[in-house]
Amino acid sequence: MKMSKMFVQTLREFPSDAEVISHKMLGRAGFIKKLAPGVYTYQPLMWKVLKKIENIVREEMDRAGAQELLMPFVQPKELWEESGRWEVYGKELMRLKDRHDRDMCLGPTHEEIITSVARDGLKSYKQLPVNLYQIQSKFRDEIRPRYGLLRGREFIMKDAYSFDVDEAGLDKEYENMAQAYKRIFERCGLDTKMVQSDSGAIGGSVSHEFMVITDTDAGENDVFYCNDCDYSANSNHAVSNLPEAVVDGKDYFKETKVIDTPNTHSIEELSEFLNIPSTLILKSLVYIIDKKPVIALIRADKAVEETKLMNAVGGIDIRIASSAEIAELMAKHGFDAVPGFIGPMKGVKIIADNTVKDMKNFVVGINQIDKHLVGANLSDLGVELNYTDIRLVERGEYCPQCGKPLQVTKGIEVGNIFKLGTKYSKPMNAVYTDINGKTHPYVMGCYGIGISRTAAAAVEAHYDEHGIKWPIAIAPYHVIIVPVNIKDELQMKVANEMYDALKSAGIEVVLDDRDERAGVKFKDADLIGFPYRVTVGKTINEGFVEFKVRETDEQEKYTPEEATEKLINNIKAVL
RNA sequence: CGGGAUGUGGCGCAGCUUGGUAGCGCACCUCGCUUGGGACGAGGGGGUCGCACGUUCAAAUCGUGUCAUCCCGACCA
Repeated sequence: MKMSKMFVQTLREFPSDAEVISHKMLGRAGFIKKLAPGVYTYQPLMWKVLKKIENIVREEMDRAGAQELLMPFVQPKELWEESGRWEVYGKELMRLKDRHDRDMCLGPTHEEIITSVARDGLKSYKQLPVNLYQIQSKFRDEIRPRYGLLRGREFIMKDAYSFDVDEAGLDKEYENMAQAYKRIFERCGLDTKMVQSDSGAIGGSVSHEFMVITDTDAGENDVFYCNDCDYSANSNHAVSNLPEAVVDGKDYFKETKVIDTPNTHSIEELSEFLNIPSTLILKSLVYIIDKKPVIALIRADKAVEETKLMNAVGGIDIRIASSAEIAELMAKHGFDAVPGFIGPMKGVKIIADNTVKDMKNFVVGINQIDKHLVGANLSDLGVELNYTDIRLVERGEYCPQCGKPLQVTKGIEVGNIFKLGTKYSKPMNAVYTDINGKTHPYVMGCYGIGISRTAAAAVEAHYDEHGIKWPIAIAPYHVIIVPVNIKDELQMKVANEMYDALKSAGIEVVLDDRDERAGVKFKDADLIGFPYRVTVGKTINEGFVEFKVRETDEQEKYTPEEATEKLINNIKAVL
């Protein structure tokens, strides 16, 4: 490729709307162009990167025994009604109508479609197991797209779905995919951590995410992990052992009684007012889960993990209740409390965290303004409690497996694997016939990789102040040859010879034949992130070219022949 | 959905307070000069100032509305 003809516009400045490194770099270096919020054009350089990631994914998926297909992007409502998700998916599902006024949607994921494809094609146990995958654009109408390709609305995803006769088969395929994923990200030049995670709106029981660990702001997930054993989990799923805490307030409260606690609207104010540790307060939070109020109870020094709470009631949408909603709830049950004085009440769904179980002689709100019950015990609450884990793990807590301190870091989720079980096959009546002629729903798994997000994560992990440092395996080109002065015949002759030699050896090479000053060419080469740069300048008069490694900044002189050979060897070794 | 801000050529911005018919840097075209880390000089092309309505002799500028974009929040009582 000749640089003078390459379709790319590098900018002097970072795009003004970019916040994170990958967005800034990809925008400035001319890889992406925004068309609408969360919707980007992949310019030729970007598309080359994406195709490389796709091909690595393809090779490893095929090697793992999966088969590629391509399903429709626009999907009919009927299938989504079969699974029940047309009602529950929410606004992220981009809905539209065709000219006949039929409801359609843009595919945010393809469980419904693949399940319908499978049930038409997989009738017998003899055909199983099967793993089908596709690489395609997805559309999710995110509340707030941001961070460029890291959280776009339209993005490229590889999604795979496995079909087995039983759980044992699924377990095997799950492990098979986990191994394939490790190879994929390794080949892409990314360090990833496989962490336990919540299975979210996709549903199912067990799931893991593959996280690129990053110290940049772009990591949207908190990952807790243990240095002493193999425990690691997304914060939405992490569990922990707690340090010792005061949970019995007998030294503070001799009797059980209602006392005045004026203006204690927060746990902090209340614990200060009563002069007690917050571990002696039972915190009551009102959430709206799938439009219904739920009261969450937890020891007041700890926070609720909303995903866990949502799962505890089997919901798919959760948010904290507004003041108005709380007022409405109070009125309905004959109370008038405001936040700060809320407590458990009859007639409302209550979920209690495990931390509540051991509390004795504690303080709790009783739905009356400026009053709390002190020296209370669980039997005083007047409601039956079921305990579960809805607590957010925090820094300073201990590993649930080995008891050592947990570490926390930020991570970018680039892949995930789920055990779906029969969540979709059952309601959609997707069954096979076993050896005895009986039918059973398939036992399914699903496995996703964000292709475009992986590319952005690679930038987050590999850059410096001058630009991107693409890992060789996914770099748009391997080498750029920079003749310093294109009017110098010798320089151009050598540059052209190397260019031809590298090209015929299968190396992807760019010749910067623009009539620009050397500085401009160097800046662009760094910004775009070519793994190798060969400069043909004055030193060619002594027979040498300059060879520079983007990743390490190493710089050496070689004859053109040596440089060519070294490039071919280095690059072939990685591919 | 709430709060804040911003819409002026491909990109980054000024002009708006105090209305007079649009400007700067980068990018682009031509010529010259230059060629090892984003040179310089001269000339040139490109914009219904987000959109609509209004005020006015006159609106990028003032008013009303609207659309769009960005940021923060949607957080623990």
